[in-house]
Amino acid sequence: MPADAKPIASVWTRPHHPQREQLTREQIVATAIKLLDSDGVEALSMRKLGARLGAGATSLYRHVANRDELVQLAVDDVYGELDLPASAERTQWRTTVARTAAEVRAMVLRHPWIAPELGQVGLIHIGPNATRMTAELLTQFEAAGFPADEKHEAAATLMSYVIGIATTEAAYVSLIARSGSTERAWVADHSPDFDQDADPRQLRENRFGYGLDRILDGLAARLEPGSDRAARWHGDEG
Amino acid sequence: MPADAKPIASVWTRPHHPQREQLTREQIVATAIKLLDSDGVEALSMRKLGARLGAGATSLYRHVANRDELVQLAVDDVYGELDLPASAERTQWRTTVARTAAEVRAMVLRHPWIAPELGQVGLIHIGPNATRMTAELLTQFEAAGFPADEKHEAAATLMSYVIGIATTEAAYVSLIARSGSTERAWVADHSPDFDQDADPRQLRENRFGYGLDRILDGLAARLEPGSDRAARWHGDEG
DNA sequence: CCGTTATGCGTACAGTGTGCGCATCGAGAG
DNA sequence: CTCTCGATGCGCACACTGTACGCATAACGG
Repeated sequence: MPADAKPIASVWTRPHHPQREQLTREQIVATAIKLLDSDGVEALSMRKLGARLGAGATSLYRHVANRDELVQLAVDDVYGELDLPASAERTQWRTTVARTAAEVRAMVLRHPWIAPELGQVGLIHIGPNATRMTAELLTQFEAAGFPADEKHEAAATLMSYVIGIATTEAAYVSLIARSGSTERAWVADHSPDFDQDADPRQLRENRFGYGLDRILDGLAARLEPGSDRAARWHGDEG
Repeated sequence: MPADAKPIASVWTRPHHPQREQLTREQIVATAIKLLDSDGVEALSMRKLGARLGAGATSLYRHVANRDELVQLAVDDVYGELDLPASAERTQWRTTVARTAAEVRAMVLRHPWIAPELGQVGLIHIGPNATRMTAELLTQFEAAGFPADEKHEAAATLMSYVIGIATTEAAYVSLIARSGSTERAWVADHSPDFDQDADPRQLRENRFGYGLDRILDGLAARLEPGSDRAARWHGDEG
C-alpha cells in the first residue's frame, strides 16, 4: 500500500486542525481541579494551567472570565461528585442524613483546597451542584418530620458542623502532605506519647462520627412526641 | 535670636532620628489587622502595609519572616481578643460553654478575613492565644463531667460547628460589605419574598443559637445518669 | 574615638492576573 | 471557487506582588 494508503496516513501525520485544539470550559475546569488537587491553591496560575493544556495563558480568558470565576467553577464541579442518597422515609432519616454528611466530608478531604474557598465565597453565589446538595438535604430533613420553618435551621446546623470539621481536617492532611510525610509518621514525630498502634485516619473518622451522632441526637430530640416541638423555636431563643 | 536659636529650631526642622521610627512587630501586626479588617485579605500587601507605617516594604522583613507568618501572627492576635469565661461548676457548664462559643463566633464576624485563614492553617501551628482558647474549652468540658478521653471529641464537635457557621456568616457579611450595601437592603433586593420587618442580623443570631442548643442537647445527653456513658465511645462507633 | 550590631531601605528579579490588538481558523454567502 | 465574518488562540505589555541582597546609617560597647 505505497500510494493508496497516503490519504489515510495523512490523517494521522497532519491533524485536521493544526493549532486549534478547541479548548473547552469543561476541560479547563477539569485540569484546573487536577492541578489544584496535586499542587494546592496557590500553585494554580493561569500560565501554568495554560501550559498544561498546551495553550497560552490568555487563551483561557475566552472561556472563563477570570481566575476567581475559574475557581468557583472548580468548586461547583467538585460538588457534582457527591453521590447523595435519596430521601428515605421517616424511620431512616438518620442514616440518610448521616450518609450525606459523610459524602460532603469525603469530598472536602479529596480536594483539600476547597476548604478555604468555602470560607471565602460562602454559600451565596455557588453553582447548581451545590444548590442541588442543599435542596437534597432540606428534603431529607423534611422527610424526617421537621416543620417547614425549622428544616433550614436543622440543615444549617448539620452542614456547619460538617464544613467546620472537614475544613480542619483538610488543612491538617494537606499540611502533612506538603511536608512529604505520611499521617502516621507525622503524628508519631510530633506527639511522641501517641499510641503507635492506633491509626490516626481511623481516629479522625471516629471523631467525625462522634460529633455527628451528638448532633443527630440533639436534632432527633426535637422530633420526639414528648418534646415541645409544637412551640415554634423562633420566639424563645435569645 | 538669630544665631543662638538655631539649635532649638533645628530640633524641629531636623528631627533627632531622621529615619529610625523604631518599627516594632506588635505595631506591624496591629496595623496589618486594621488593614485586613477594612480592605480584606487580598488587599494586604507588604508595600501597602509599609506605606501605612511610613516605612518601606522590605523593612518589615526585619521583624517578620514573610507574609504568611505575618498573617499567622495577625490570626493569633485576634484570638487574643477573646474574653473567655472561667470554667464554672457542673450545673452551669452549658452557659459557660455557650458563652465561649458566642465569643468565638463574634471574633470571626469582627474579622471576616480570618475564616479562610483558619481553613488554610488549621488548628495545628497556631499561636499561644488560640492554644489558650482550646485549653480553656477543654477544662470547661472537663468541669461539665466529660471523661478525659471524651472531652476532646466534645470540644471538637462544638468548635467545628462554631467555625463552620461563623465562616459561612463571615463570607456572607463581607460579600455584602464589599458590595457597599447594608445587610437588610441586600436581603430585600435578593429575595423579595423576605419579611421586610424581620432583622436579618437577628435571624442569623437565632440560627446560631438554634444549632448551638441542639449540639449542647446532644452533648448533655452523654452526661445524664441513665445514659450508657460508662461505655467508652471509641469501640462502638463506625 | 573606633568597631559591632541592629535596623531601614533602594534595587532587582521572578512571577502574577489580565487588557488589548493581531493572526488565524471554520463556516457560510455570493 | 473566493471573500467575508465571527470565533478563537496568543504575544505583548502593564501594573503589581513577595522577597533576596547589599548598602547606609544609628545606637552601643569598648
